[in-house]
Amino acid sequence: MLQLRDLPSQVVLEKFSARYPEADTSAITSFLQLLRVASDLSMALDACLSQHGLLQGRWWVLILLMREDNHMSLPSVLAEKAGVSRPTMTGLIDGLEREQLVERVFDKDDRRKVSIKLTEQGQAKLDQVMPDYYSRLRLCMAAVSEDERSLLNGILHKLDAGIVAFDAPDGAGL
Amino acid sequence: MLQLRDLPSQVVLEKFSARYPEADTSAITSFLQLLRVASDLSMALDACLSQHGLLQGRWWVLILLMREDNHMSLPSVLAEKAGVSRPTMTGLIDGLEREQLVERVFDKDDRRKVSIKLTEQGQAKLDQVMPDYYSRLRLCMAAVSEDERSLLNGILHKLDAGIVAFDAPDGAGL
DNA sequence: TTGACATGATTAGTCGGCTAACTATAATTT
DNA sequence: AAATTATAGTTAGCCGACTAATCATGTCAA
Repeated sequence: MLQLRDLPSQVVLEKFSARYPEADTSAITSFLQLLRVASDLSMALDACLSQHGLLQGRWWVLILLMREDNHMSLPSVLAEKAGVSRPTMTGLIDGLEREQLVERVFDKDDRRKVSIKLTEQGQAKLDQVMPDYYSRLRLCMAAVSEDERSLLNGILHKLDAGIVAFDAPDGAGL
Repeated sequence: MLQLRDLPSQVVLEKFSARYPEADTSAITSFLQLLRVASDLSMALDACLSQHGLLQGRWWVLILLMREDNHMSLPSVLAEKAGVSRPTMTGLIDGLEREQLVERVFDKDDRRKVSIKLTEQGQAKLDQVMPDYYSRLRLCMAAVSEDERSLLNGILHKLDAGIVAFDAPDGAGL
């Protein structure tokens, strides 16, 4: 994602908004800072996971499986929930199966389907990773109060709703 | 980046925090929502830029050049400011030069150096893209008040400061 | 029942990012 | 002055994501 190190200074913002009157400087600042902090958080998460030999994609698969009562799901469902394409999910499952963290269980009734099952070792891996991840996240967020978290969620929700406007400005038929 | 579609439900959060007492459910919720909204925004930005035949990386290079008074900079400086590796910057410049949006200017004094210069066509491209981008962003952020933007910036700043804790929990010598 | 379509997973091939290694040039040290 | 080290940019090769196409299987309708 975006990992622009060099956010625009006040001088730069003025220079650009002089040339482009559409510019909303406080919107630009918040937008860029949001993307940058999110990118930094994502990289910190990567660093944490890599200490356990995991990447985000594979980690999410393990978590999604653990969420299920029977610790099983289908590749297509996992792809949907993880927000990756189905071929990508095939690759993630290949890697996890190689490390014996999940296993493929072939469906007797519909031979097109393959259930993915979290193994004992997969659960053990999560039991290593999750406490570490949760501890770090707790520390990282410690300075943000509960009120601020609620406020943040509300703002993020508004932004989320605003994305449709980003995709299609003024509702133009683009 | 993270584009998890399926954020944890209340039930899932309780299930996980029962097994992992380190979990701070409100921290988890805010963290995941932040990453997801940022990812969605980044994809919306990609969609906007692609309508102008650009990708984020190349677009940033054009912007960074426009920020300079003489519309010039060095590949290594651009890489630093854009937050990509130098080989990646070489590739970005290759592409932009192919489309004649920038040009390489070889340094007479230090023959190792190559200045990258925004061309007229590069400026023209920005003059197409930036008003569109700024208009969309303005709409997207319209529902977020100035006060909320300030608040958001403050929270993001705290989060940014907290990332060091994510990298090295309790200051352990990891 | 069989031909057309739908569905689930995978393979093939592309793309943009990265690290490590390389070339050329400059600066520094002895 | 020569040898060493540092710096700037690039090349080579890898990795994880994607799309498009493929294979196998199941479903539905004529």
